[in-house]
Amino acid sequence: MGEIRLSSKTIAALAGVSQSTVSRVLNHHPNVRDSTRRRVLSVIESLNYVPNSLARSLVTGRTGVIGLVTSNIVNPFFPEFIAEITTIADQQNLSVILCNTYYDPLHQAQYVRKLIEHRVDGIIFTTIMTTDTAVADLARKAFPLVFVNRYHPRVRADTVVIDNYDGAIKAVNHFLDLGHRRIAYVRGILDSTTNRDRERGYRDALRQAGIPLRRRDVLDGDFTLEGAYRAGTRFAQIPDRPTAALCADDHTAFGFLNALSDHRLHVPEDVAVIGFDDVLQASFRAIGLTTVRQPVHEMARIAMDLLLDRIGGHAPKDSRLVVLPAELVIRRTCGANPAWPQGEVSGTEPQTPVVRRPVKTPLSGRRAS
Amino acid sequence: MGEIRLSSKTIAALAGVSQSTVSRVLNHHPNVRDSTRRRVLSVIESLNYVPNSLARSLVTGRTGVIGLVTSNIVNPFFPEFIAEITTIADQQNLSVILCNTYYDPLHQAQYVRKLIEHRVDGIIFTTIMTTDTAVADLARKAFPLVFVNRYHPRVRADTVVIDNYDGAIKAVNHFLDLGHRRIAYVRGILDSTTNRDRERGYRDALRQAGIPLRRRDVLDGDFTLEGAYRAGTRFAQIPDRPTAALCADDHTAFGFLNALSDHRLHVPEDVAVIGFDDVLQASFRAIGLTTVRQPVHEMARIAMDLLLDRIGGHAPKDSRLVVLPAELVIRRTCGANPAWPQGEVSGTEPQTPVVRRPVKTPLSGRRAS
DNA sequence: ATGAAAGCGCTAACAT
DNA sequence: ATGTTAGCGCTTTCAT
Repeated sequence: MGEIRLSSKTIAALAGVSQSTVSRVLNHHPNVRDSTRRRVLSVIESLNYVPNSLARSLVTGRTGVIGLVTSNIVNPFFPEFIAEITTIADQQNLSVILCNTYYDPLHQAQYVRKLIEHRVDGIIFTTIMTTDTAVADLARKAFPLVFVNRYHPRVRADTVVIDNYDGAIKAVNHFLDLGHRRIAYVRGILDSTTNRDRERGYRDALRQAGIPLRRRDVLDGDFTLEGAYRAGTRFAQIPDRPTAALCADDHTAFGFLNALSDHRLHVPEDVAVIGFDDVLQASFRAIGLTTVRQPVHEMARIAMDLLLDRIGGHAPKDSRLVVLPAELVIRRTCGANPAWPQGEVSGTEPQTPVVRRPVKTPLSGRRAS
Repeated sequence: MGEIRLSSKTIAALAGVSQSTVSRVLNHHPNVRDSTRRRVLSVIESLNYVPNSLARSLVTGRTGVIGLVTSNIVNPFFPEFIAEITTIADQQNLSVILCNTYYDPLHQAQYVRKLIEHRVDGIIFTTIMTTDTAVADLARKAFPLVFVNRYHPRVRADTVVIDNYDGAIKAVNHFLDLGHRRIAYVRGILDSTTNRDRERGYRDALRQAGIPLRRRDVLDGDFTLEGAYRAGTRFAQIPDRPTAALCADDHTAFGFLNALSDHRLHVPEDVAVIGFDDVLQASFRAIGLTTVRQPVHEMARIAMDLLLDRIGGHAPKDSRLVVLPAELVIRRTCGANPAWPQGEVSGTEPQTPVVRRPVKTPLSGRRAS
């Protein structure tokens, strides 16, 4: 569509009007006679002319593009989040440039730079490596940005997260209620508040229960299937191994479960497992992962609200922090849900529907644009 | 980074040179004295100046942005594909605008229009709704685009797919070898060559085996978990139901498996299941889905090669078609792999590694830019 | 209601 | 090696 080098000038010439009139028609200005508007539009149609948003942005200072920075799109949490973001962006007539950093600070810095080159209107970070200072620079300059899922310990900017600390406490308490006394934790990337808050909750919950923390029970992971698999292998080799394991996220839990399976450990009989996120796959009947839910759709919605507010200049000067409650979704891998059959691939009873009540936030109902 | 309204003009003034010299420094032109280069660079550094790619693109005619059109990013096939595309794009200094159509022709048309407004250098389509004519328009104008995973039946453009027809035949033959005589097919979106070719292979394989095709054994689906779940429910209610089911893709298989589980049908004892794609989750021990593999990474790589060739003008005038062989990966759900335990959640033996031999293509080794 | 002209921030001849 | 100039394709005053 749009022959090469086709500009509003050409349209203007063919319609017998000035370039500014074409611009007015394109931007739905009121002061255009109806007959001229129709004439211009017909020329546009017949030539399949599509205006050049680069030129427009150059003068308006807005591109209609936002950046979305993720760490590992293969982790199913991110696609679910991205799906919601792109849907909202679409409704707001925004385009989304996707940046996948693979947790690499260098990549992240390069991506951020590229986004700025493209003069995006704002950026959503679902991940931040704090060793890269580019993000801090942006925040200092009041560039519109929001943190989701993670935040930056030293950078103040609009943020939406769940109460990860409390989520971990709930998970560990659930294990304790079921009688577990040795509980492992499988870590994610250490330079992430997501992991930090969850790990802290895990430690505090154990402490509160008067259970001594054993070093070997905290296993290194990196939010990848492979890292989690290695953790599972190490776990299986602990002589008097724990009877339960809290994983830094669902993706980690999946890799961990694979390893347990390969080492002839049965779930939940030999080991109970809980994850974080509640991605789609957690509710697959063959998996039935007990997990601390992150309300992705809601988080995405709030994140976009925050960002659009910033972009529109409607936001307060101070940064806003939205913390959603953490909810434990009980399924098969903790052994506490009778609706999920134990030790079988196929279920014998339909899954109990998980109630997902909407959570009210200080932002609900607000909308930029 | 980069104070608001900061341009190369300002840099020039502060460095005591002309704007063109700044431009030369930025573009690594050879004809710049080393002392001036350093002077300019130091001003750039100290002000944290980032050039405006909109202005640059306006004159160069290149944006360094490509469009990536997917149908449903929640289907794990797409993230795996996107991950590879963004990685390569990154290496080539390209940015990626992501468009998720949800199989909606209207959305697709709007997205394409937006991509053109942004003057992207090229577009990769992993999905196409043929009822939308925007894509056909682009192809007619020799706009750089490539089809992956699906192609367009009436539009000629560079394409990379696996031999879906053959893949389906292999899958059905595998069922036949295992003694199955009633084999169902769970469809995807009908307006997709992916589904069409697979369904045709299914029908032809049955015909060749002299097995009559029963209408009720072909179940409607739509490449979503929900659609597949409904298909599974209908399947479970067929009085003398088939003993095997070929699903249009892995995502469909997962939804189908969930339904089977809820209807107390065991896999593979009661029903054998095969999918298409070989996404990460297919190899989860708790799932062990037998499937026809799509070499996503290779497909992404070739697709980018094709697109970069087009963008660079190095491509032949005729469109190129790359068809990769379809490979059946045998796991648990077909009941033919002794390494996968039957009827248990946890495996008792490590999975047999799946050999993934590289496939030679007419394009291997080529590279644009 | 419409046109003329300036300018957004850059690159690319063309000079010197 | 560097500066001058003319656009790229729009929007936006300012006239009329």
